[in-house]
Amino acid sequence: MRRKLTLKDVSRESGLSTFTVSRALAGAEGVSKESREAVLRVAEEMGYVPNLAAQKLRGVASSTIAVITAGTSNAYYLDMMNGIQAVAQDMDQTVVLTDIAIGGVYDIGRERQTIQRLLEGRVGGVISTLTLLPESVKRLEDWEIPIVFVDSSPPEELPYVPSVTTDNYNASLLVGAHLQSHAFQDWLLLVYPPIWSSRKERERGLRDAAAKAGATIEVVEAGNNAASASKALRDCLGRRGGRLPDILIAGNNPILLGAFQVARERNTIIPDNMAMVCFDDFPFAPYLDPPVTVLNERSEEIGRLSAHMLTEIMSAQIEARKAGKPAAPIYTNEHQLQVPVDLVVRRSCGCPDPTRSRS
Amino acid sequence: MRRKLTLKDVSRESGLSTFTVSRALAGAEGVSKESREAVLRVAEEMGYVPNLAAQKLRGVASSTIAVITAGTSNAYYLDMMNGIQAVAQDMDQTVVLTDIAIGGVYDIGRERQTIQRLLEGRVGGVISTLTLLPESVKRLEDWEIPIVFVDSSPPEELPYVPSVTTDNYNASLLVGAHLQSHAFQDWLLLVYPPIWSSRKERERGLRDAAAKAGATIEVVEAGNNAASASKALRDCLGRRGGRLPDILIAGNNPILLGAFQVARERNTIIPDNMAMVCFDDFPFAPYLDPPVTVLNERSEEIGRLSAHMLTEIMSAQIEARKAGKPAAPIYTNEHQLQVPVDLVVRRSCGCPDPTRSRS
DNA sequence: TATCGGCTGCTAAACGTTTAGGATGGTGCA
DNA sequence: TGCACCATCCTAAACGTTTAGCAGCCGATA
Repeated sequence: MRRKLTLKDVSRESGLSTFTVSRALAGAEGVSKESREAVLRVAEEMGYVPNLAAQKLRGVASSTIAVITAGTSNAYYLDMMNGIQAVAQDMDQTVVLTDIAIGGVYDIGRERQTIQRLLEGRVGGVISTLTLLPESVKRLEDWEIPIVFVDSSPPEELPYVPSVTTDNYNASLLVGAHLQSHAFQDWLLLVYPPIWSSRKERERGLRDAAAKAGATIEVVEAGNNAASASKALRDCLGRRGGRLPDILIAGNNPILLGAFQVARERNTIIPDNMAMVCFDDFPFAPYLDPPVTVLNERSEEIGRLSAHMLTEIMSAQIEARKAGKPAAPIYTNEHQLQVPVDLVVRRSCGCPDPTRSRS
Repeated sequence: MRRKLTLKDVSRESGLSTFTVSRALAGAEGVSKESREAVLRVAEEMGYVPNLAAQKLRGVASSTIAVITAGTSNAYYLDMMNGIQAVAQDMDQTVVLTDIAIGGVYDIGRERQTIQRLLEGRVGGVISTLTLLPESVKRLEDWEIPIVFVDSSPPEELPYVPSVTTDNYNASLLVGAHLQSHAFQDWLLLVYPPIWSSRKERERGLRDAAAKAGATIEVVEAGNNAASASKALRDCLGRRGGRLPDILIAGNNPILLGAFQVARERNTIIPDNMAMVCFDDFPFAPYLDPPVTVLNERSEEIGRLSAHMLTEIMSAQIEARKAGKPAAPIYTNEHQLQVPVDLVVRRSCGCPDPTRSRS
């Protein structure tokens, strides 16, 4: 391997001081055009690659943002990540991906450990896809590292912390109204645990909607994955003596999958024997049997918005630091974003499919 | 913010030298039990957090591995990432995720830039989901950074570079044989570009299989996403005067989606008017209309295997470095892994669905 | 000519770790 | 007692950058 080159090597080779080389490479001022060009040429020729660790140590602002997830195999994360990546690229930020689940289930020890890791790495900012412990958020605050929650809310004790969420309450009201129009009386919500805080709003909205519709609603909690969902549903139907609800509302995608599994086992015909709707649209939803009615959460947009918000906070912070100001991240109430949701009606709720004439 | 604490602070507070503190925190020897405990206690009390940048600068082995993707919204990446994450966690490695696509399509400039970034960050190892430029791989070699390709092969010029792939050629033979049993004569392969090198083996296998079956096969290339796939298919059917093939083979998931879109537009009934099979299983495949026959690539396993392989190479490297040996990564022929694939027969190929009696 | 200001570029210190090389004191042994 | 040896711990020098502080030079001005 050719020896690793340092600034000093470029300095020696170009006959200019490390100061000049550093400024030239950084594109900063205080260097004449000729010197700059000379430096760039020499650096290029020698194959010099700067050392980020040294820069960081010296106090250059961190350019990595961490995304915290908890291991669900939910397709909508893909879109969200795409959104985040897209703006991270534009902003010249590196994305580190962390998973605070062990074997697919959230683990509190893993959360602590992960936060510790991120502090050690002095990340520039954090995006979390689920509500974290207050303790975790406070540690980040201590270190002046901004965080934004995406598709989840901050811990209740710290309501001022930024978040980008879908308007889950109104979304639920929206489904609720639609279910009312079908005159369903017996609703069943099959849903993931409340660490993913969207759960709470979704449940609340549906309960209110059910009350308004004069319907009953049963809420069944499962783990955030298909296997757990199908088990929970099987148990629930067992308790009900096999009586199907009029409508099954799946809290998200993996849970819908679990429900489909159970439906197939029992040869349940959807929507004739039991209708279904689901939170979060996904690419294959229109092609399922039957096509499923869905609340379309704009996950890519949410991802983009959150990354955008985060990088803005980070930039403001860097400006402040330059000006010698205190550099804690500044959160305003513009940092609480809600994006609306639309109901995409397909056949699983009992409506005729608008996009296809059934053979 | 409470002032940032350094080793020196812990040293002062505990009355022990930085040497001792460092060794104690690292769990290394040369420190008495009492000193160690004292150090740990004080560090804990003060809320000391080590600075990774400083460690790295000093030459501590990097503990981050980078995953390179090119922005496709393909659900199977999720599982692969889960596999990678799982072993990364075990090995105490941080995962950084990079996307060398711009707006969803591969970009060569972005590839170069990304490699540069990774070098600057002195990552410990790289996993790539697509074939990179020889130039990129060579740069990593220069810097003694190991790389393993997953679900893709190394550039042809560098065949010794590790990879974990599915046995795509035999997989294609497998589908081919099944298609032959259906006596399909007119095959159409709709497929993504060859940067994702699995494309080549898949195509080769199918061509061989078609020849053997005495069938004709047309290969249509699309971009690696649904929109592009449906456009390509529409164009192709146009060229064919609307004549459908007996069987459409979708190169992967997003492409299958594109095909479904076209089928719906034209009211094509699958498998009656045209049969379909697809590479890569996905959770909802059994519940589509019709359930789709699929080659089940074990993406989670592939992810795990690749991460495992990479971390092993990295460990060997660290050992070597400790022993004062040259520390270039060592690649053997055990680092070329192929995992088998199974054919999951459902209804879209024209078979009766084994798991469901059609109403 | 003397003075001044504006560029440009230098030297050297600092960032927070790890570790080579050495000092210290205690123990075992002859 | 004197000596060798060991475990423990210390001092100080790196690692590769950035940047405060200063110095030299040039041309403009009085």
